[in-house]
Amino acid sequence: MALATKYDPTQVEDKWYKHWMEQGFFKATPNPNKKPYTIVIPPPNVTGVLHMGHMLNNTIQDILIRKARMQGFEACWVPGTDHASIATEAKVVAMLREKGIKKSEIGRDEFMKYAWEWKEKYGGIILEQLKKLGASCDWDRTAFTMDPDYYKAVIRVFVDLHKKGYIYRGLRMINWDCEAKTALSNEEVIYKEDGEKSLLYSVKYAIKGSPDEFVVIATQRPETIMGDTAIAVNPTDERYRHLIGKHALVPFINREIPIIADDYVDKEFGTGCLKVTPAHDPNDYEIGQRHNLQVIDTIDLDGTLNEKCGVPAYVGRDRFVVRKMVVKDLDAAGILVGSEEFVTRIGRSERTNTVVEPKLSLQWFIKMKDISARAYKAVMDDEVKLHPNKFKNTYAYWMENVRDWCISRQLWWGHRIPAYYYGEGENDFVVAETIEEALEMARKASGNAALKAEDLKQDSDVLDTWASSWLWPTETFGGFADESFDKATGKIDLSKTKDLGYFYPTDTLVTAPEILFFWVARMIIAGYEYTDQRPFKDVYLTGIVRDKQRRKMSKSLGNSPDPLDLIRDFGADGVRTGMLFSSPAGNDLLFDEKLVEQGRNFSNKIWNAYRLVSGWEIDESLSGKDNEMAIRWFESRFNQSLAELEDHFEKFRMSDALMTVYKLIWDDYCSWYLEMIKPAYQAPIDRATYDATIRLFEDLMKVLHPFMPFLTEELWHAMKERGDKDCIIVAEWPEKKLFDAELLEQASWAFEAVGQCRNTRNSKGLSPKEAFDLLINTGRKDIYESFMPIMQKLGNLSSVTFTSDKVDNATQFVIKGDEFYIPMSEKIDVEAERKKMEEELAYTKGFLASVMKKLSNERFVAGAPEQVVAMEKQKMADAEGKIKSLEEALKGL
RNA sequence: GGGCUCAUAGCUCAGCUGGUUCAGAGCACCUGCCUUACAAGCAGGGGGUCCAAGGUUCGAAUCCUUGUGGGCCCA
Repeated sequence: MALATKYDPTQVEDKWYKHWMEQGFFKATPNPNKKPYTIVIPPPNVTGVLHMGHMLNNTIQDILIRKARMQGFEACWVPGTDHASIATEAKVVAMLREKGIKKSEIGRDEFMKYAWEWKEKYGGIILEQLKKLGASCDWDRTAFTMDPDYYKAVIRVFVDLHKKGYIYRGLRMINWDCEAKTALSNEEVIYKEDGEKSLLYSVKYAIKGSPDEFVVIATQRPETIMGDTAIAVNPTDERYRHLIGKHALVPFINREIPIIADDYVDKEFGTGCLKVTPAHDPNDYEIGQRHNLQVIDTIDLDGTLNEKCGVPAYVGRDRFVVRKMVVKDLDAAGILVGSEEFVTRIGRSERTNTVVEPKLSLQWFIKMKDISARAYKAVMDDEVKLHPNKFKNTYAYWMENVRDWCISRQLWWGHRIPAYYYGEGENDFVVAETIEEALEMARKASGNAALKAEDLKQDSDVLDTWASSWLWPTETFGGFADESFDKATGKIDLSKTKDLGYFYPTDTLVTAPEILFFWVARMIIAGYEYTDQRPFKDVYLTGIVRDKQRRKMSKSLGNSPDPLDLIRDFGADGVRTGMLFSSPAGNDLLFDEKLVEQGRNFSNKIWNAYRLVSGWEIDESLSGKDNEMAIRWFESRFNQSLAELEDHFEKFRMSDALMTVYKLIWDDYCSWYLEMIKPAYQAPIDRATYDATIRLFEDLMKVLHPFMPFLTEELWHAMKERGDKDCIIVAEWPEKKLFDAELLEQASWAFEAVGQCRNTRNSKGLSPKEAFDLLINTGRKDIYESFMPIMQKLGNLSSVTFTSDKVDNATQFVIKGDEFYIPMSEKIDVEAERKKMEEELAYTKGFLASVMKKLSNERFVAGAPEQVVAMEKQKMADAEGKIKSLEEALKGL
């Protein structure tokens, strides 16, 4: 035999990927004769390298797109990357630091040059890696969120939303990174799982007008004392009720602050007295809003205290240095009551690990309530379907409590906010796509016609990355280009863009649940805002890939295998199937190398099945009559499985879909079908059977192709001489046909009998080589007749015949009401046989009793549907038949 | 603290609007086989109080309530 006994993916994968690319099979262009099927990739970060999450995610997308392609859709999978503002800027800053260059020294333009260089060098790595996985993206469409057109689109949308009144600039409490000197979104703040140890200080504040009276507050941030503008107690707290309405004095500076009542205060925590510092704590800020408190911002952007703190010794010093000083000074003043250790949640910047400083800051926001109304409704009405469905609730909750979205970031890498300031006032700005437009607007707004472009200062901040990626399904098809976007109405005209009109709305989005809000929800919002249509029909949310201890796989933990190593060791097909074996929708995947091993073994199994078939000689003179039943059976089985497969796909049960194909190939085709038709060693096969076997094999390869593209392409070409264009990737998906349920039922009985024969052989320690006779006592001969040759072959039986009598000196078993005998040359162990049968009899009697109980219950017979009652009656009849047979057999022993 | 969600074999999970084959699949495990496509394999087998307690129903793994224990999201 010419073929190696083991499948070697390294010989195959690059070859076929290259071939597919050369033939342009991945390309999609609007084709009026075909329906489109579109997926836009969740753009990975340019900073990223391929990790297991991408593998799962992109495998699923590739499966969907390949299946659609074979089904005759114009299948379009748009790839691309996302500029990842913060992550990339951090990488570039780090790279520059290594070169001894400081970001602040080189200025914005110079920095951007380095950043682009970095992007060109590393930004495409992940896409190259996806090719190893077999991803059949239309690479000509590769997009990047900072491509010139895309950049323009993002700016255009900002201007449009500002015009529509959705974007505003406002003072808000944000998370501030004192080291990177930027605002952080909530997602960029991380908290250690078990909190962090900190000290809780108790401090005495004097009460105004009663020299001997004090109120003791508890704080973990004594350095913010100088920013206090109130002391709050719980209104139900008897201990402090008498103080409400009085004033306390801030230590060191003796500023008067009111003592107020607010429900927020937890009576149990600390002393039950809360100092309120609206400038430096989000909760305090809200209390401040409620009570109209003054806001005194005592900490600067770099984390040092400023002169507003009122204590010269503290000015210009870092917040943590000042904390120590304050504690010392409080102690010296005799007003430090004590300190105790406690565990608290401290937020740190994901990038710099500095403790996040809550700060009030002027930022840009999008008003979310109105703009998201349709997106909310769309998911509730299943116009956009989430899979699994349980995420609908989560989505609803988020949408109902949606908050305004802070979209500005104090960074350089990204889309620079198109706001131009012409004066010193907070509102002296205009928003425009270009500086020319801005100038014109500024002249009008300021009434100063002499204003020059140089007088305008563009906002130095950039936009949150999600504020660009939320346009992904529209802008990757050119939705915001001049010809398709109508500035007057703020809408995209789908008919004006060939690609968008054809491919949009897209079909399926595959992504991780963790970005359901950051990205998916926002895409839906933008989709409806600009096209009045959903951006996609179905959203498939994958699980998170974890290790066996359920820890999320991550580079920092070092618990993630390198996907490329896995591909090298197990083959891309093996890895793809391995990922999917244990990946029910929306549930986490506990990755184990065993899984990809199973995938590799499956590749090998198929390879060897092909080796068997490919080795057969055809003898044209042979009749294939004996194998007709086998072929008919498998065809039925195939169509039954195909129906099941389509059902799984429809419900996005990818793991089950794979398992259906897996069992169809391994169990039904290899273990049953091939064994049925396999000629004796080195004996030839007839033409009809051979052709049918190849045809069935081809169909199997087709339904397997989306899961295992490389192996199936290789075998497709091995089976027959085919032209360059005749590839399985573009072969026609098998048509769903009816199947013969009765035939399958008959087969299952025959298989059961075969299994019993093998079991008998096994339990009696007989060699599989030793053939024996089988006699069947049945009233329904027709059920077995057509499968008797198959039973004989697979059960290694010397003969299969019917009998109407007991057979002496034989071991026996019962299926339904039919008795089977295997005569034995050696003595039968009567006691063992009896025991076996008595056990079965007892079980069957018990079963019958439970059925009878139901049937004798009048309310059951009256209340249950007719069908159910009929089934119970059938069960009763079957059980009675079996009991009768068993009893008779026992008598005969 | 609020919301969502889950609990079924040693592990990971199916089990659809309660009712055939209701207790399943894959992996793992055990036994026997290097049988001529495949030991990355073949044949066979064992294994579960469906988290607990109540309730609804002729009938509950499935629906309801409570409890326990996980997970996720938001604060």
